[in-house]
Amino acid sequence: MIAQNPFELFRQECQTVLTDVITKTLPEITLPPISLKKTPNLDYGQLATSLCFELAKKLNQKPPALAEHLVASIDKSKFNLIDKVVSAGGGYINFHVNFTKFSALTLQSIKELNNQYGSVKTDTPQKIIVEHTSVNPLHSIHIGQARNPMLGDALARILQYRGHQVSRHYYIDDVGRQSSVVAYGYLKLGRPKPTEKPDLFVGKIYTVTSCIVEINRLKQARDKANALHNADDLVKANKELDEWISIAAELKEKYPVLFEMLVTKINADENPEEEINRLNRAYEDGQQAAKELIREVSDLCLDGFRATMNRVSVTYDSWDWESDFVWTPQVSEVMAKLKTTPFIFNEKGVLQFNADQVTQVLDLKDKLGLSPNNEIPPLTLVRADGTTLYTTRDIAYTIWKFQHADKVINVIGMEQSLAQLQLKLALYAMNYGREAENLIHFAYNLVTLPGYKMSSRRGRYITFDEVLDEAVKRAYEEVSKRSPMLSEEEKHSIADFVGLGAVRYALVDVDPGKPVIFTWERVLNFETNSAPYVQYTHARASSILRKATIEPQTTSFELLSERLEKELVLVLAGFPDMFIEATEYLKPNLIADYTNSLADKFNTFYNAYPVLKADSQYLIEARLALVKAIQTVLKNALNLIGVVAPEKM
RNA sequence: GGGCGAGUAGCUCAGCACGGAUAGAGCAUCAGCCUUCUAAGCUGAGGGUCAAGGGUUCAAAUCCCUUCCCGCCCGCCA
Repeated sequence: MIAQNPFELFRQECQTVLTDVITKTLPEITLPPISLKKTPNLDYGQLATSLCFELAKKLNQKPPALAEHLVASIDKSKFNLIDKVVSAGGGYINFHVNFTKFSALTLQSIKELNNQYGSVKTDTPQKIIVEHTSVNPLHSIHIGQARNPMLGDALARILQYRGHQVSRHYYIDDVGRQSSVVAYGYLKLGRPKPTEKPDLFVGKIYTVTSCIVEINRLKQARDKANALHNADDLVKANKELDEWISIAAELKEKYPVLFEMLVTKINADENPEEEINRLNRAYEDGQQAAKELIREVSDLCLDGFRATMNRVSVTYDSWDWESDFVWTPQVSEVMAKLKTTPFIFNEKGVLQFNADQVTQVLDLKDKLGLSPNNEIPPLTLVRADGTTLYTTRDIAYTIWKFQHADKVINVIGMEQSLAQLQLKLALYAMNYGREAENLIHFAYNLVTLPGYKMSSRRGRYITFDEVLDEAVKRAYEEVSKRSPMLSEEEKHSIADFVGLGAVRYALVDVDPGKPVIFTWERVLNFETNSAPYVQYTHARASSILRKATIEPQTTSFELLSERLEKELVLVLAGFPDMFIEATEYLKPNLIADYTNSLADKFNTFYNAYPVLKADSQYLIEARLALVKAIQTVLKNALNLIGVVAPEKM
C-alpha cells in the first residue's frame, strides 16, 4: 500500500474512531470540533486530543474519568494503523500507531514515490507569479539584497512542487533617475566594453558618476543659497556637500583612473544635472537614442545578475521592464480608469489617490486586518510636471501580471509595506477586487552589516558574489583538511556545492520577519544546522547504501523496533505534512528546519546502531530500507531550497 | 504622533496562525567517544522571572489589554 501522506491516513483513522466513540457514548452533546495534536514524545503515542478537558466541564465530570470512559468504549475492531488508544496525563486521549504497519506504509510509499514523495498536490492548482529579486540594474547585487532571491526561489520551488503553475518574474526598474545617472556616466566614458564582471563594472561607473553629479548639484544649491542669503539652506547644502566630498575622496582612492576620467568629462558639461534630467525624460518618452543607451547599460548589469544567480541555481521565466509599461498605453490606461473613481483628488496640480477613503467606502479595514485608527496616507500618482511615480507604474504592472496569473506573490522588503498596501487599495478602487485579494506581499526584514550601514552610494557593500566566493573558498579549505586524499577536481566540486549550499541555507533558514545581521560566521557555518551538515548526512547515508552488498527490503519492518528507528519513521512520515504547511503558509524556512531535524535524528541513529553489520540479514535489509528512505527525503527536501544533495563529500 | 515588524539561555535562533503534558536547537564553555557503515559526526554537563505588569482559561511563551525597548515606514524617491 502506498500513501502520498502516510501520517494523514493515521490522523484520519484517529479522527473517525474518536468521532464514532463520542457520538456513541455521548449522544446528548453536539460534536465539538476535534483537534488532534502531535504529542511531545513517543511515550504519549503519536496523536493526542485534549477534548476531555473541555468536555469535562460541560458534563460535570473529571477529565481523567471521562477520558477513561471514552477509551473503554472505543470500537477496536476498526483499528488498522492504530495500535492502541489510552488515556493519560490527567485527561488526554493518546493514539499510538501500529509501527509494524506504519513503517511498512511509510517506507514503501517513499520507495515507490521516490522524488515525488512529499509533493502532495493541491486540489486547486493556480497560475502563480512569484516576482522576486528585482534589484535595480545599477550595481552588483549585494548581500543585503540576496535574501530576496533565496526566499523567492524557495517559494517558487515549493509552490511548483505543490502542483501550481509557477512563473518567476524579475521586474527591472529602469525608469528612475538612477538609471539615467549611470547611463550618463557610461555615455561620457564612450560606452566602454566591460573589463570585468559587467555588473561590477557598471556599479563602479554608477557610484562615481552619481557622486560627481551630486557634488555638482550641491555646489549650485550652495551658491544659490549664498546669493539669496538663505542661512538654513546654506547650512544644509554645506553639510551634505561635506559628506559627498568625503565620499568622493574614498572613491578617488579606490578607482583613481575611472574617477579622473569621469570628473574631466562630466565637468566639461555646462549643466550635468540638466543632461541627466533630459536623458530621463527622453527615456520615458521612448526616444530611440535614450532607449538604446539605457537598455544597453541595464543589459550589461543584468548579464552580471544572471551569472550570479546561476551560481546558486536561481533562474527566471520573465524579465519585465518597467519602461515597457510607460511606453505602451498601459500606465495611461490605469490613470484614465483611476480618474473615473471617486478616490482621486487634485492638490496643487498633483494627482493623488485617497487610499484611506477606499478602505472606508469598501469597508476594507477589518477585512485587511488594519487597525481602525490606521489612517492610510494618500499616494501621489502624477507629479506636477505630468510624469508618473513608481507605485503608479506598479499598478499597471500588477494588473498586467494578473492577466497571466491567478495569484501574484511579490517578494519585497517590508520597508515597502505601505506602498504595497496602497497598491492593493488602488486595485480595489479600480474594481479589481479578485486581483487585490490574490496579491500577496511576501515581506522580509533587512540584512545589515554589524557596525556600519551598507551604502551603495559609497560603493560600500559586500557583493553577493564576494560572499559566494568566500564561502566556496572556506569550503575548499575545509574539504582539503577533512579529505586530503580526494583529487583536486573532486575537492573543488565539493567546495562549490558546500559553499553555495551554506549561503542559500543560511539566508532561507531564519524567519523572514527577523532582521539578519550579516556575519561570515553566520553564513559560513559548516556545523549542525547548516546546509553542509545536512549534505554531509546525505552523503553519509549514500555511503552506506553504496557499500551495501544486499538490497534494501521492504518485508521485515517489525524489526525496526528501536525507539530511534520509530522516531525516524515518524519524521519521514511527517514530511508531507510539513511540506503542505510550508506551502500554504509560505514558510520556506520550515523546509530548512525539517532537513536539519531529520539529519539530526539520523546521525544519532547512525552512531547508536550498525546498519551493514546489524545482527541479522533481515534487520540489515530493513535498516537499509530506512536509510534509503532517509536519503530520498533529505534529497527531496534539500531540492526545495535549492541545495545539492551529494553522494560524496 | 500614527502604522508595521520584533523582544525566548552569554551569543544566534526554533516554538506563537490553531493555548495543552518537563520551553527546544546550534555557537561558546566543560567532560567524554574514531583498529564497526564518512568525526562537517555523536554522548553528557552547566546555562531560562519566554521584555514588564494585568486579564481570559481547567491550562498562556502562545489569546486580550497596558507599558517599556529596538528596527522600519509615513516623499512630486525607488
